[in-house]
Amino acid sequence: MSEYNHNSIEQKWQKYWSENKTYKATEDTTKKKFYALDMFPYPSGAGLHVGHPLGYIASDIMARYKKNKGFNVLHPSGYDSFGLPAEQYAIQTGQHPAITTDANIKRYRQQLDKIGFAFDWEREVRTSNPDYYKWTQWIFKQIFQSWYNNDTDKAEAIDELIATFAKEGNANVNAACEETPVFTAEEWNNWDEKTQRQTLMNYRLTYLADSWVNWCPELGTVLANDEIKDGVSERGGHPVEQKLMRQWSMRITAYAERLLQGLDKVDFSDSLKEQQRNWIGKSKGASVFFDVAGFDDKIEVFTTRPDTIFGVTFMVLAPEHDLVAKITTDEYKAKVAAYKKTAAAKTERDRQADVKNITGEFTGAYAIHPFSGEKVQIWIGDYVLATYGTGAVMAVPAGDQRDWDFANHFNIPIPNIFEGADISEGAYTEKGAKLMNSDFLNGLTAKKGMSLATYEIEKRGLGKGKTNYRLREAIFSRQRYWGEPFPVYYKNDIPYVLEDNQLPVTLPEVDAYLPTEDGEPPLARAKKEAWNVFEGDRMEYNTMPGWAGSSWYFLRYMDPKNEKEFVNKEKADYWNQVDLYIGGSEHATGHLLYSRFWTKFLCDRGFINFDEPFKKLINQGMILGRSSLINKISIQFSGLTKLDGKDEGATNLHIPNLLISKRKLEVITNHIKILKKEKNINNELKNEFLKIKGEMIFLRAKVAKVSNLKTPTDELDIEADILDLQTSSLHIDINCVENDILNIEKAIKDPMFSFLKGSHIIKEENGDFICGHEVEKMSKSKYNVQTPDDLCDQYGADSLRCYEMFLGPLEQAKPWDTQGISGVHNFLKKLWRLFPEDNQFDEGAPTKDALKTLHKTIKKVTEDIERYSFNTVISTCMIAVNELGAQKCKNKQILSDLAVIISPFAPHITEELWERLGNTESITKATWPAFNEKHLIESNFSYPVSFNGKMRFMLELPIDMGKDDIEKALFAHEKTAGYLDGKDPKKVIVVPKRIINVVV
RNA sequence: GCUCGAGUGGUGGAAUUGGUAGACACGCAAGACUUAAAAUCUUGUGUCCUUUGGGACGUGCGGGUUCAAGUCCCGCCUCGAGUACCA
Repeated sequence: MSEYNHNSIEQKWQKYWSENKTYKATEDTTKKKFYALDMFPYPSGAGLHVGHPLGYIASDIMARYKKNKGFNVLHPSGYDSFGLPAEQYAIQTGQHPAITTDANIKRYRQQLDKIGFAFDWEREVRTSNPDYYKWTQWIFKQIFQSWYNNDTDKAEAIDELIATFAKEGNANVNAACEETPVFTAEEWNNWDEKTQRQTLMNYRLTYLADSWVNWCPELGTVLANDEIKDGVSERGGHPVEQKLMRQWSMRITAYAERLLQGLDKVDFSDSLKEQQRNWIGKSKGASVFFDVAGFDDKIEVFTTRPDTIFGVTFMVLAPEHDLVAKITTDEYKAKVAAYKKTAAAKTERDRQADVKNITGEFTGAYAIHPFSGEKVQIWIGDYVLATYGTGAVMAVPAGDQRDWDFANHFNIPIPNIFEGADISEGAYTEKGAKLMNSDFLNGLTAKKGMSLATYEIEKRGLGKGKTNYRLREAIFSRQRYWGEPFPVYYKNDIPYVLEDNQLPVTLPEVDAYLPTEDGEPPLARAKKEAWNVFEGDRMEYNTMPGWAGSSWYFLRYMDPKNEKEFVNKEKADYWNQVDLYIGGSEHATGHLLYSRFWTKFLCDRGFINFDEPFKKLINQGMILGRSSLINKISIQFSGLTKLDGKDEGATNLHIPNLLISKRKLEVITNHIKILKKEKNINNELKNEFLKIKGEMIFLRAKVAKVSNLKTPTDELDIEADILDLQTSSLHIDINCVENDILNIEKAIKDPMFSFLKGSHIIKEENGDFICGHEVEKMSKSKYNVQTPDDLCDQYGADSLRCYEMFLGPLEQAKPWDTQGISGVHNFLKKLWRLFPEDNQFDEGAPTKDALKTLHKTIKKVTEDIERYSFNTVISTCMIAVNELGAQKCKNKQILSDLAVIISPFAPHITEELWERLGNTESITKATWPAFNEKHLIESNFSYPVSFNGKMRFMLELPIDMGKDDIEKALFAHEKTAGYLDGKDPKKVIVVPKRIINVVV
């Protein structure tokens, strides 16, 4: 036993764990369970950088800690292995995405294994594996065969609904569904199958319908709202446009209220809950019907301010609104049609960029104000969205800024309906003012006005109070190859689901991963024989979206090999909710909402007994890269004629490719600043500057091949000759830089940085070239990517694990700084040295000091782990190791407990030390040491003594001393008189075991 | 624009309930060991003033509450994240 050799130790124990199945989880109902889960990784081709494992390390620590605490721990991992990148690669190269995916998973697994995670790999799942997606298809089928009963507020079997229809029609059915005309039992029973099935589509929780979708031509597929960022596709950044397409959708809106309410039951961060609340976007108001003059049709609008209804001066419909074509008068037809066309051609991004540009057209038609009976103009405008509410608004320019802008732009009157409000410059959007010009609402403020208005609207049959959600149905079809096939076939254009025993429908082979010439999805290319199941006229050609497999994977880990069910219910009852879920906040509105939705559905239908998947969720912060930059300047001087005695005229000094070390650049910029501002020259700075300038002149002389220069700086007039200074910087590979010092020889070998050869370089006096730095996202193009592999080789997985935790709070974004890893590496080395080389531990009773160190460490580490404050745990352990080192503690009992405490963070080294302590079982089976307060009890307390709140000196007193005695001791102290300065103390505050404060 | 976070040494950060601001670590400086380097160890390290003793200032800025404020309250500034015609 000599030096701490992390490589051999880590290999040894990784092998041991895998051979002994140390992390295998079994259902042991005698123990309390703990389920720790990381967000499903997508195995990308780029592999892991140091930012990725951060969350895995945290959940791993928690899993190991809970195991030591006696819990039965489930800590699995797997791959969300369907997805766009592998398919895009397949399109480019013709290689089957399964092959790429497999290769990526292998690399991913190698990287993960190096870090020493306590995953039970026997439970691995892959969404692209037919054994897995069989059950994704099966769940789809359950959703298809369900409807949402608003009366019981849950999903129920569609068979029950069919029975109801056959018995009494749909009059008494209160469902979350499409607008469906009332029919009787008799009508239902007389309908043919197609009509019946079409009607059922209105009720099913997943249904086929024409809907406005985000179509991305570049990717050749539809995207969900959460897959679009800033109007372009999240993957690839391609434009997106609106298109009406026949698509599978999930009726997630049925669950809007429960998804909202459920947030109160889970422990997510406030910001994440807020994001979900915004996404669901609940708003209360009223729906009101406006008659259209000259037509039988009514326009339904949704408003959150029914109290402002007397301020309505016009209406605006979305360009896509059904009624537009019908009601537009001949006079305006051409203009309206043209407007509709341009609106439709706009991409989502154009539309967003155009917010300030007010556009619209008058239809020539009028609506009748339901209260006043007045005629109001009907316009169309693309600020009204077809997909929200009813696609129509009642415009109240006095009370809504967008309506005000629109009215102002098109010269529509803006009558005021608020007492004392100034609406000449903009709408009055607050709720404090009393209403006027509003008939029966006059004199009321918003709150009372809204309820009275709603009451009147309902009483007069003009509409009703309503709650609206921003959340839209989730489009579930993707026109791509690399995803789950639907368990669906078509007969006479009616979709049917397959029988359970026909599942899974596996992905058929195709000749290319592209759409067909008719624009059908890639699966349409598959020959009939290529399908493992083929029914009816054709199979469904769409595939499921990326979130299908990831919406329920946490359930499959509980029972990954079950061939009869997606999960055994007893196992699901035991493992239950995920106790700790860690992942990035980018999934706030996608994955997290969908998996909550599916969990609620599966619970409704009785397959599981809980309706929230994740009890506690932590978003790990991003690890940012620290880029190294080479400063490049372009500097111009004039007045160099004195340089070598020859008259060169007013020549400018300009040197191309001038690279300058950081400190030298600072000298120049400081000097210029001072010259500009203060005029009085700082001599020291000036001399430094002159030197640099001399260097530059020398370099220029080299360029100009003027060689007869000696010490040019002596002759220079420095004060007035700077014409221009421009600085820029170039990214340089962080592997060529150490402690901000550039290794030029190393960098020059990289073809990317060969420009260094032809550059002029100004170094520091000692010959170093110091780089600048910036903290930004890790990316290849910035040459700042750190892979965990290199660090594992150099410092070991234990160092990497500890360092990632030591960096700062888990949830906070923080810059990666490789220099710092030596600190935790030193800590592990010190820990190693604490254990005697000959393994001759002190078997006797531990010293008081050692016990004190140990127990205060147990206390703090336990508390900190429980509140996920892992960075402070590392600090605490460092202190413990430092103290025990100073005490020269070799006590077996102390060191054993210490090893256990550190083991969740640094599992390899502690396994080795544990073995050296004479244990034959893995340290993962050890018991977490118990805290005993008696070791921390002190007889004295060292009081900080403050005068007027300023700490002056320490005073050590017995811990049980009373306030009066403390005061006596205080005034007896020699220093007290000095601080009193002859005055009487006004007040003395004594907080036992905390502080003494004297007010003078 | 709105919503939610966050601003503490040269750097990452600590201070859990209002009670010694800067723990722990990096970096830097000096020293020991060494032919030398590495490794290791010791000491110092918020800023300014001071011969020592010590003093003044100090948690983005300005106020306030309190014996006592990084922490609580009011107003502002800056940065980050999310979101955006949602009627």
